[in-house]
Amino acid sequence: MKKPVYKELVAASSRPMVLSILAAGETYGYEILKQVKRLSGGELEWSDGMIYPLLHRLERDGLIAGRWQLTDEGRRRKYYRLTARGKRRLARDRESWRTVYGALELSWGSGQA
Amino acid sequence: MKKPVYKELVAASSRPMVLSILAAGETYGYEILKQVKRLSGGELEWSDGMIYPLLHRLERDGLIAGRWQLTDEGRRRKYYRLTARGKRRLARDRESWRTVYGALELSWGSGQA
DNA sequence: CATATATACATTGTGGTGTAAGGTATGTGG
DNA sequence: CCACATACCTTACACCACAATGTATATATG
Repeated sequence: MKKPVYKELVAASSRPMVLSILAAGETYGYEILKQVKRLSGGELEWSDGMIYPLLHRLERDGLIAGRWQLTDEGRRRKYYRLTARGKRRLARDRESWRTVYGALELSWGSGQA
Repeated sequence: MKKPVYKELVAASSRPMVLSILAAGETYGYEILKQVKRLSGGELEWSDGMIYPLLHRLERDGLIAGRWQLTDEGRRRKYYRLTARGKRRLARDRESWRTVYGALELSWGSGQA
């Protein structure tokens, strides 16, 4: 079993990850957890203790908007969609990530080629 | 003036950045601040309020080792070098970054090509 | 029928970390 | 003189993932 990704990196990636998943279409918390796992080839496994507070913060900040929905089986789900503000934030986050990852790759290269 | 990189991303990148800079050779806190700025093309500007506690933590955890040195001008500096443990941690951090950045790029791609 | 597992949401307590702000001290240039 | 760069450090504050715990329903298993 591989060592899990350290939590500061999870914290840094959580918002852009959720925003870009929602950019592909409406979905809900539990499904996002599984989608993150798929996107990372099983290496990233977010806890449900972080996804729901995160979704609440993103909604509070107006980056996403949620609506409750009942499934045929009688289960309740809260579906979220990306807002216009969320799209702008996602674009900024991508820029930040490119900047930082670019600087890291530069420093890695000089370290041992 | 561009918006600064959000702090969770700074937090996630600080350790691997410092470790890989030290992988290139011994250096000290104030110089690391300027090196980070150079590596990012001026976009990343770390505060000195985060670099010194960070260096202390890394030293406490045995990832780096420091020694005091006096310059010719009479200024004191604390030079740090990477330890064997620090090298291993750096390798792990790089793996984590590749995993997370790879997942982000995947989600960005599916979002809007 | 009882139990376990998956689905689907949520909250609380704890520890770690950047930021803003402030502090100490020396050398250099106007 | 005064401002700035150099070079280190600390404290108060807010934020956030994680572990643990809780609620509830549907499905599969023995």
